[in-house]
Amino acid sequence: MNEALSPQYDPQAVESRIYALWLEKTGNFHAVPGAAGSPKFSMVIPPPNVTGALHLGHAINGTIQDILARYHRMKGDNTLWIPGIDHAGIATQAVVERTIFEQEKKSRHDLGREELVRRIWQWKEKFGNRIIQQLQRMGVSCDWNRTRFTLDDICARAVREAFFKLFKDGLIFRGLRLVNWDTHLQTAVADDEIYHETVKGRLTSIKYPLVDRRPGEPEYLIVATTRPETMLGDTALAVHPEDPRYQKLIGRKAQVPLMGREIPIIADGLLVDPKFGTGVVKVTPAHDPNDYAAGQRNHLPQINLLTPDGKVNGNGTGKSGFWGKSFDYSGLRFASDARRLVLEDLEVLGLIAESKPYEHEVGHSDRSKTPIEPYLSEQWFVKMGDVEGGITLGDGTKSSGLAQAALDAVKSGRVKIIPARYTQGYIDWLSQKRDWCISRQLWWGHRIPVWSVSCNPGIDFGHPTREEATQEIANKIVAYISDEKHSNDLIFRVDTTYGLPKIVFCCRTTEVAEKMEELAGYINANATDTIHSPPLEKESDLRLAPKGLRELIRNNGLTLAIRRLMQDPDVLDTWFSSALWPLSTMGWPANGISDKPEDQLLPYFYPTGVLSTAREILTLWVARMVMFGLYLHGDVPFKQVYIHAVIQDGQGRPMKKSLGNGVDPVDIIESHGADALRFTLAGMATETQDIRLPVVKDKATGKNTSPRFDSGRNFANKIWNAARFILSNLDESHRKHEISNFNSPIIAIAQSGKLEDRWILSRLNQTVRATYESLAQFRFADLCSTLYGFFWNDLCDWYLEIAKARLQQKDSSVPTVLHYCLQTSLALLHPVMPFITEEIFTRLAPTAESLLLAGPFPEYIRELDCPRAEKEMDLLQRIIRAIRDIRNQCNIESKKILDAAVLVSAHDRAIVVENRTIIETLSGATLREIKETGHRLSDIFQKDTVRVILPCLPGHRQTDVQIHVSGAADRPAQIKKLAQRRLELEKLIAAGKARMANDGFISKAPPAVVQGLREQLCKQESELTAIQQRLTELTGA
RNA sequence: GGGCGUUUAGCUCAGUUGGUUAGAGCGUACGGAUCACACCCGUAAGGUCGUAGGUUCGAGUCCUACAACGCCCA
Repeated sequence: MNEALSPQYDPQAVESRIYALWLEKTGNFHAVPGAAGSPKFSMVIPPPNVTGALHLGHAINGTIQDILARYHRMKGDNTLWIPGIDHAGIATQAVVERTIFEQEKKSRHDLGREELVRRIWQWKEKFGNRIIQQLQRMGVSCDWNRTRFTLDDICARAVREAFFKLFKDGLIFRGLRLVNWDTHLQTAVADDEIYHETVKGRLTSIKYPLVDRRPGEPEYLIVATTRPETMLGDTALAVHPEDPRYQKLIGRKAQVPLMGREIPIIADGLLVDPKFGTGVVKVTPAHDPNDYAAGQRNHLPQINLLTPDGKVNGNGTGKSGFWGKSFDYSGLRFASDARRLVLEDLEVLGLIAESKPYEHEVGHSDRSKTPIEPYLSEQWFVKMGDVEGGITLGDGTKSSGLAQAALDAVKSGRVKIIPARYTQGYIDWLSQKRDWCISRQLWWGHRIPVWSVSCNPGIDFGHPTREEATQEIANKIVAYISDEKHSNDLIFRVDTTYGLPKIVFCCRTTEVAEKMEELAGYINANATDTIHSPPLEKESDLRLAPKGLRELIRNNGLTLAIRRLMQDPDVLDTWFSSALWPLSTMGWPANGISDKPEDQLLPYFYPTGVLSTAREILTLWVARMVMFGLYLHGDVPFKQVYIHAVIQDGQGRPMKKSLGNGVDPVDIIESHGADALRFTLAGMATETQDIRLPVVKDKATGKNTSPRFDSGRNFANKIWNAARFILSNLDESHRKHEISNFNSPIIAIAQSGKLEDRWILSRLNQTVRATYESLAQFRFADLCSTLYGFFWNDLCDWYLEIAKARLQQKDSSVPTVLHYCLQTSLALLHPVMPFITEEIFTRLAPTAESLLLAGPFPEYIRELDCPRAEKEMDLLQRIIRAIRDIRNQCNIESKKILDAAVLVSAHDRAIVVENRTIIETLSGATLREIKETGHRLSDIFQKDTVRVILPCLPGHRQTDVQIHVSGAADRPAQIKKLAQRRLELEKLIAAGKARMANDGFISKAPPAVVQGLREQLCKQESELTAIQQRLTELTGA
């Protein structure tokens, strides 16, 4: 057996073979619904982006989830872990666009929508598969048969259904809002897709002429700005309402230079800081978020100056009233060329009061790295706030609004966030109930399932209003499109917010969407792009329209001017589909991903048990999943949310491509093995929010790595070698035992075996209990250090070393204990280090079919606990260490057998006598004398002796260890050490006495504490006496 | 500006409701080819727990202020 295992663990030789074995034996970790109420555990993976490879954040999260999945599976829970990948709208489109531009010098407009989307799908195929391979190399046990992609048909079905229901319930609306606009990618981007950079700019003070100036008033108001070009869109100047300098000017007017427009001077206490600059600010509601809010408060007009590609539009033209000169900035790049020209023109007009260098923060798009422009545009929103009459959740209960439902779930503890301190952030963010902008001007994503058409119906057929006539047309179109099967799959709203009435249709299914598209084809063949097109009334105009629609129009005597019937060009925010992830992966709105019974996931596996994720998406993703889970399906998507720490480099910086400080998990798997990666990462998973991982460049490979991973690799090697040793000492009959069959012989040993047997079984049993506790509390670092400590220190350093001698004497209980310890350790370690444990288990498995992965998970067995053995063993260890210390201290060669003597209490003497072999074997000494404290040792120990007095720790009696070392005793060193300890003890005793003298302590502290201190003090004093005596011997002799 | 977090050995981190002398791994020093493992074994050194106050019989732990760093939100 021994020959078959190499002395060094080789992960490369094991991992792919073991993973293939698991896939084969478990059907790709396949889980199917069981009987209602049977124990189960489910999770969904936070889907990684298709943009690139996995990083350490994915690795730590994958490790954590796999630990949970494997633990639950071994414990006997029906365990489903659904994997998948996120299409990551803007991130992926930006990466692909950039790649295409670099390689072919083509923009997305050169390619066209269809071609670009095709190219992104190609990218997805390539990188999506790579991500899955990377996850598999980490050893994760996802049900690969159920892998989802946020853009696949099952997810698309959920997206359409969710959108439809929100639309129907009036929770989706369209509005004009100031958004963060990426002028390069020409799309709105979310706040979290923006980073801020300090930019060296200038702060320019501009003079705004005061209109109808009265005597004594200034000619100009001076306003400082970093963005002078936005003045073209100013619609007010604002001052603080309590600023005495400008009290009289509130309500008056000023003129916008260059534009000639007269704008009001308003008072706004929120916008204006009277201490900053001149105390007057310009208000440009269409180009600044703060000004936008001020504009809303003060009902100011919004003048948009920007074209989608970042140039000045037609509003950038004006005529200065004072000078009669016209200015035209349209067509210039807004933040650069227009700014330069505006400044030049102002300079010429003498309207610049001051210009000085100024550093300020400018938002940049994470995707295109270009500056963000606030931009006024039409977007779709989900209404997060409370709505009149409330909303009905999926289980029929009511809530005042979507955000409130998600708030209540966490406040009531229905969803628990771990660590708990993150709960407040979740609550604060949701409490704002800010509407969620869900449209993105992109081509990669779920197309918004809305078609709209503007109508200008004649109202000469009995409809009192144009709006009602529009309703009628809409009804007819719905009637035309909906057949019996899809009668509830198309709804509409008439929107009269802007210009002509607009019918907005929302389609629930692809079938209806296809019919809509077909109808659009007919209509658009006749309609023109302009809203003022002539009414579509002649029979010839309708010749291409389907018969039903022709009938519809003719029979109702409708005439209508119709603009193109168009699907909304925008796609949904990625988080919209992500928010559905726990539902869509299980097949919602159906009960499952297919009609087959084994695919009916939703009723059995929803809600999931735990979601493990990073803190930065607690709001963007987690909150929205909770909201949609409750609203759409009536239950929270998970009961617990575990937030793992962020891995940073050695200097506390985030790992970033641009910094070149990232570590690729696959590199670590190749250099150290997957188990080492997992063990190290899990070992770092404490409750802290950041983890520092010192990064170094591997000289051989040039790749980034970290010495931290060595401990995982070393531990794997330790496990491997301990297993090699144990296996070589087990015969066939032992190896074929089922783990459960151990219990009775093991309990017998625990009750009447030797000290070391009782001790290691007790330690193991404590380890089992600690494992359960750590896992229940998500304390993965604790879990690792407990397992490491037991296996390396207790089992290998002590028990194995003691066992070696007994094995040579053919002691029959030792192999039994060793086997039990190994097998139990392997099972405990399996969730963290699945490959090596499974590999070793193949040599222990009772049948060729058994897998460690399948469990059982070790159970705590009360009968194995033995506190007495733990205490006694501790005494032996302390004596052994003392002898080893003396050997080192005196530089005695390791092979030399020493002559030792111990002086111990009467109680401890029995233990030492009984276990003298252990002490002798592990310390390399012969115990010549074992006597009670106070007795005199024989003459040989009276000179040339090194003596160690063990510190009196709580729970221990005084122990004296003496070694006879002829001629080698280093007297000065001994004296120094003893004197040091004497000083220490004197301080301790003084402090202890001071406390005992304190009445407050005696009366207020718990009696047990007082008693404990008293005993401790007593022992310290006797230790001090022993040391004094020894010092006298040494110095006096 | 508001909120949250971190600060403990050279490094990375534990330290649970305040209680007897604050722990681990790595690194360092010294010794060791011992028949599972040198990715190893043995031993040791190394900490006024960020600073200053306060509460308490008793503070790494609770409170206040300050400092440095990080994250989130405006």
